[in-house]
Amino acid sequence: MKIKYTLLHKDTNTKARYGTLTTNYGTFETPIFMPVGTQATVKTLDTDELKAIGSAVILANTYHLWLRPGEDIVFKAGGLHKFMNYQGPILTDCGGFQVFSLASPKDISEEGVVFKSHINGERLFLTPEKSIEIQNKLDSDIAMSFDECPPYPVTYEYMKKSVERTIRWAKRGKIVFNNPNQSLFGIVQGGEFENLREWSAKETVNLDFDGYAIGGTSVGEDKPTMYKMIEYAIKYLPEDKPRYLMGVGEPTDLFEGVERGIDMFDCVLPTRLARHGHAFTKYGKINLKNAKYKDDFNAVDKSCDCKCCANYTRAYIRHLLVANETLGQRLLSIHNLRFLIKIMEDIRIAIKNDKFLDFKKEFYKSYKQGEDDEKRI
RNA sequence: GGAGGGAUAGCGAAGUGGUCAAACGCGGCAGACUGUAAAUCUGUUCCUUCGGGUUCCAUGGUUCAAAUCCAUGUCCCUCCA
Repeated sequence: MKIKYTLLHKDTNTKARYGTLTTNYGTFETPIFMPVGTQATVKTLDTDELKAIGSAVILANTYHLWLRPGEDIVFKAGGLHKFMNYQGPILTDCGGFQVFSLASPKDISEEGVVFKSHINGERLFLTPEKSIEIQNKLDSDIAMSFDECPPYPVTYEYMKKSVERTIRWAKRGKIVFNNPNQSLFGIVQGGEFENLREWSAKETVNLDFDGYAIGGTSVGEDKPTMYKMIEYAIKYLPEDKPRYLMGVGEPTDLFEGVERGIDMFDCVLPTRLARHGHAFTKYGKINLKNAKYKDDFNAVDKSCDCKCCANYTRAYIRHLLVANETLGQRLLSIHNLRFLIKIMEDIRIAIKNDKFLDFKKEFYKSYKQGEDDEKRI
């Protein structure tokens, strides 16, 4: 069965929207934040813990699972859900971001992309067809069309060629796509160039996908530019299909995205920051490894309902992190993910009540990006 | 009692006449991180009013110049009695 998106309410003051997305593995509400589990695991959490923090849909990655353990193993296991014991919706990224992070321009051709395996240096060739075939076998609920995620900045000429090629790749991928249980999203590129975003959006929509993603954001551009990238593209996306902003983001980015009409987000930040000792709090991001927390016996965030904040102190988490104990990373990963998931829960309630802007204002009032102000807690 | 070896920054450890305020590792203190090559990476770590000042167990000596050579002392380690 294909996914089904239902638009239930539009915010009266902004482009924010509330809806539901039904998949073979259940229905979830949007806008939503999706934890990233690249290698078929949201790092350090098991599936029970994901359920406990309210995670409704997660990501996995085509490129990583292709290399290890190999899509055939996952297929043999009965698909990704069975393989990783996750009975909820899964979206697989296509490997396009690895074009950004692992390949150089000379590795990219019309046919596909040459990768040097990050595991053993082996020469690998990923094509749009191959990416889709792998995802069909992984049997995720939502597959992503293979794209190029260009770096930032890049010349207009380069971006134009890249965007046009990504459209051709999208067509090729659609032709081989053959898993009836799976839906397929197209990806809009175009960098910061308004007309390329427009062209890319229109061309992608013409191909008729089950949902549309905006890619090529959060690759080094500043915030206003990122928000413009969304605006340039989103006005050409159909209302009756979900819109997914790839790789975003920080708490404030979620608000800015929702305000512009985004339904789905994913980001490695909550889990990566957690492993590096940083925590989101109501008052901003804090670095728990800082010496000032060594005798701070408060919860990481008093207003948070996760098990980390309910049961442990900043001093204890700091001790675990400094002693390089994995429990510290686990508890903080749970907290940071819960923090973003809770924001989205509250955002959904706010949209339904036409109070999105009020809630945004309230959140921004206390949340200072990158600032620690624990005295206010 | 005899014979060797050693003492270097918070810790471990290089350095054995000038290029040494002294490699490197750890620890400490910060910073970065947005579709995860990421439990990673970067900076910093004697004092300083940024001109400089004071260091390599201690004291004395050799030398233009000493962490480095010599003498004595203190402490530590190994082996033999």
